[in-house]
Amino acid sequence: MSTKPTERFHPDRLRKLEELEAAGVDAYPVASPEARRPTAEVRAEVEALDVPPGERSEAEAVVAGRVMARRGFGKLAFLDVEDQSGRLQVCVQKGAVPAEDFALLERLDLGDQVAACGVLGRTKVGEPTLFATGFTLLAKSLLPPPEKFHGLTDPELRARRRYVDLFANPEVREAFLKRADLVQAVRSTLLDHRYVEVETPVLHPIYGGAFARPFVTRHHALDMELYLRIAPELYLKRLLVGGIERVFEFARVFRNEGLSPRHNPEFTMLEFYEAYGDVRTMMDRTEEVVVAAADAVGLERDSEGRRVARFRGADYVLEPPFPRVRWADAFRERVGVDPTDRDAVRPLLERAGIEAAGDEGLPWWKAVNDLFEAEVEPHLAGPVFVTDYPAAICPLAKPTPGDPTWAERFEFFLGGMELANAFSELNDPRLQLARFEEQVASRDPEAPSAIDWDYVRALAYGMPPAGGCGLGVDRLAMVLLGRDNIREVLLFPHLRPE
RNA sequence: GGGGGCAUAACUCAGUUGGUAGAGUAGCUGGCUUUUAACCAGUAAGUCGCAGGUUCGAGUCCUGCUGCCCUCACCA
Repeated sequence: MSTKPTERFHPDRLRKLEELEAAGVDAYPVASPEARRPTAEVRAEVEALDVPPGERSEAEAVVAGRVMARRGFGKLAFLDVEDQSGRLQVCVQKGAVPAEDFALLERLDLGDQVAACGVLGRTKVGEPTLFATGFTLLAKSLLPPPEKFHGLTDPELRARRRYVDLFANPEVREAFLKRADLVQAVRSTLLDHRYVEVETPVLHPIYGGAFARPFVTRHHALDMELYLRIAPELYLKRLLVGGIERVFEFARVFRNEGLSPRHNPEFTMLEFYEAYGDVRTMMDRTEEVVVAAADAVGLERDSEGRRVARFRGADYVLEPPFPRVRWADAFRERVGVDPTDRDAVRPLLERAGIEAAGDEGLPWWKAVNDLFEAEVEPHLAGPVFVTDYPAAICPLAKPTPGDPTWAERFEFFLGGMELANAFSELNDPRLQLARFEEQVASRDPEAPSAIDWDYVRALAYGMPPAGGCGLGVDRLAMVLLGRDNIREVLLFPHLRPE
């Protein structure tokens, strides 16, 4: 916390608190919420009562919330009381409330939590209002809220003090509530398909399921290093072996890499697996999940009734089926040569400054894929499924039947970002072991440091053919909520220590 | 890590060619029984991010540092 004394506790507010307590007021009482109703509900009731301006009904209500604005007139004050549902004006009049309740106004500050009971009506100008017959303090605020018109705008402060951002900027609260709706809609979609939601370990003895540098931690009692998971994939597929046929997890994963408007060291990945399905099943599911998420956040529609996401100044139409293009075709169209034509590709790698180690296997295809990412991906606005990736860079995917150069995989692009990645899951334990050995031999710091023998053993017991998909929930929320920066969809994004 | 930008009151922001630090909101004092960015009068509030330098004089110019934002690199 800042060393500025005024930031610890505001002196004027502290003084008022002490004066209140000297007068016998409990500034932090225990609440008894039975009768309390959301302000939006009470406001709606006033509308329904059809009270003329300047009149009061006989209906009574109790509300509670934070004082967001105050307009005082000596013997009368209007307070805007805000709770999660919205705002309601409360009118506190001398004589209408007990004298000690009215006296609270003198030591009331913006930001204080209060409760009021009274009768419902409208003021002369028609504003729905609770005319208080009782008024109490629920919690004294010792720091001033941000300026009431502009709110809190500094992006760092907004993220550091999200609790302030949330109450001072209604559209921020709205965005995070919509994100919650989005997650719930995705969950419902999978549950409707008889998927089972599970939780798998976050601490992994061997990291795998993705290429990424891990965070390392230490278990003292076992005297061993553990890694925070970079993906839940290998555990979820063990469950397929165990006979849980449709399984998903909203997995917080951790990648020890740089921060950017699209990257946070910890983020939420939805992974879902379906036995007796394949990569095409996953395309159907992905379309369904994206549409459900879009509807959950109330995505706008164009004149033809199509769902349209506005993101970074561009429009994205989200109506299945989403376009699909083969990786090799996208490569050929953009780069001008066939990706399997080594002699044609090699000079292009050199020109792009990509080091092409060897001329086959993982290192070669990783280099070619680097070229794909540099030349092709920036043009993949989406929504689009890119399919049939080089098998060498897909160690967990099943090769295309009859053509082992390619793998049964797609990546889904939307808003210029990679949003999802799916395979027909590799279930041949011999081939899986060979792929692991190739990865470990590559000595790539992002590749696993050791072979996950237990995973190979699980496959050896027989894993049903299956489709699997990993989807970046934060990025989906970015596109659907029109937020440019991943920080805007994370309640508490990673920040340097204050 | 490279490049560019920003840092002034609790909050949102001005600050001219280098010449005594400004406004609105919030606060404080007083007034007001129908306002809703309430209003009226008065008042207090700043180590101009930090450290150096140039200068008679620096919020302003220069250098370094710190933090943040954008961008490139990185990130399957």
